[in-house]
Amino acid sequence: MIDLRLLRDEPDLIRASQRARGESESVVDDLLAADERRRLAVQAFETLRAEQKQLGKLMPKAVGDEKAALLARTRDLAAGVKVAEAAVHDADQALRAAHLAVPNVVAPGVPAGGEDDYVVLREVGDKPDLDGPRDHLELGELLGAIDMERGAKVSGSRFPFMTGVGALLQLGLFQLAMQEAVAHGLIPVIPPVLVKPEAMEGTGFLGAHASEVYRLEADDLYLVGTSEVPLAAYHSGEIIPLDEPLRYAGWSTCFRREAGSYGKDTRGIIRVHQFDKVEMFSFCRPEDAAAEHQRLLAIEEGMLAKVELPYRVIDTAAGDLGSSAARKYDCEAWVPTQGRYRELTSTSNCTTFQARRLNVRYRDGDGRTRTAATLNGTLATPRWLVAILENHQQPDGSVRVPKALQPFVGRDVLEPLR
RNA sequence: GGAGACUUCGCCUAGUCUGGUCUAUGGCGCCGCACUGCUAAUGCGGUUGAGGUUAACCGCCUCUCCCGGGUUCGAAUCCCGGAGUCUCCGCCA
Repeated sequence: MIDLRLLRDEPDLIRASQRARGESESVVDDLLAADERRRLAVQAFETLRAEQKQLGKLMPKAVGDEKAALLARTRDLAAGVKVAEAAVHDADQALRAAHLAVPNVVAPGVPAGGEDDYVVLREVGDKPDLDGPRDHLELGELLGAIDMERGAKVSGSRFPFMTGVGALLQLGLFQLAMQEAVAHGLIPVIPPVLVKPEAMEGTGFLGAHASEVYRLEADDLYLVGTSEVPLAAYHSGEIIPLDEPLRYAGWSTCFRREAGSYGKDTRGIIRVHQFDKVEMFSFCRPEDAAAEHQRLLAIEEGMLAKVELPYRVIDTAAGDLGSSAARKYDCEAWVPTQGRYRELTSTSNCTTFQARRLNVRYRDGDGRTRTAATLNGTLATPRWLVAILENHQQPDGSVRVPKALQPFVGRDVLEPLR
């Protein structure tokens, strides 16, 4: 949710942000109107309520006719208060709905436009010179690392079994990611992957992403699509110390229905219903958020360097930002058989947007409580295996394990077990 | 799955049976001031959070006793639903 004070003071800023995203400006005016209506309703209710309380104080001492008259008046008042209270309730709901409809304010400097209007910040590393490279699935099957067919038999499409050296490689990658995270001062976390509706809604995933989410009807719980959800909700409703940013690294399984992606990335493990992910998550003061964003990006790039992948960094255009994000950087690794870069990491600065909904605050130097800023960023997913397999493949179908990964994988070359 | 106890303004706690004087008691902690030439001790004052009014402040008002409803002129207190914590029973890969 955006800051209502900012909206009142500078509505044009929000309108400009909506234009940059290519989204409707009318939601801004709807929100302004809803805010105005709510304040009027609140004032009407409070006036009546104050009068009711005044009269209520006289009640215990009143006797006889005086008491009867008082009772008659307060009875009327009570009815009026009830009506006014209901009006406030309705106005609150309307305000909340209008509030949720407005995405975060785009940060200054974000390129305007849609998906293809990103700006490439840099390209790093050398693309491998491969003669007739095999794609990750062919390599995965050759190595006994990925079993899509049996996954489909047991669970359906987009549910791979990771097997043999594939399982070892994934575990090694994740272990490296967690060690890197700890080295950078992040607190490792293994969160629950089933969460209550509040956590899901608080992180904004029941809005545009609702159809992407698995839900357990019998228990009214949701399967998270990223550990961002439990990590963000971790401090919900709390006032936390933020003299230093609070940083976490969550390792969790993620579940996505991939409802809108039929026919997209159907081959291999690029896009699956269930995968593990190491996700970084920071809480910090709003004024530190931009620096924290760079920090998360730097950790991601450090990790990409450790696994020796060629990649580029893009500054995502406004129209391609999630509704919570004010700015987003993606690291995309080179995928030889696709001849293009594919997203491996994504780090978003959500400023106070997410924390306002989740009510995460800190105490400022002057003793006042303020809404925190939140940021998130990817540190490892199975999609990284796609890039690692393809970029480090050898002519014989084996795969070189990057040096930094070797201790965690337990070997320097991937070959079929046995 | 069943039964019971509990949840109060940072922490602990009084109040709930018997609705109004609860503008929620006391202790601890924290902040400020005074005093003692340091520290400590002592005294005084302050200390939940949110919203509205205001250019802002002061002040005033409203809401907030786990959450949501209800009863009532009036709810921390009574009723219903939910969440969480603990205890016991049952079941269990």
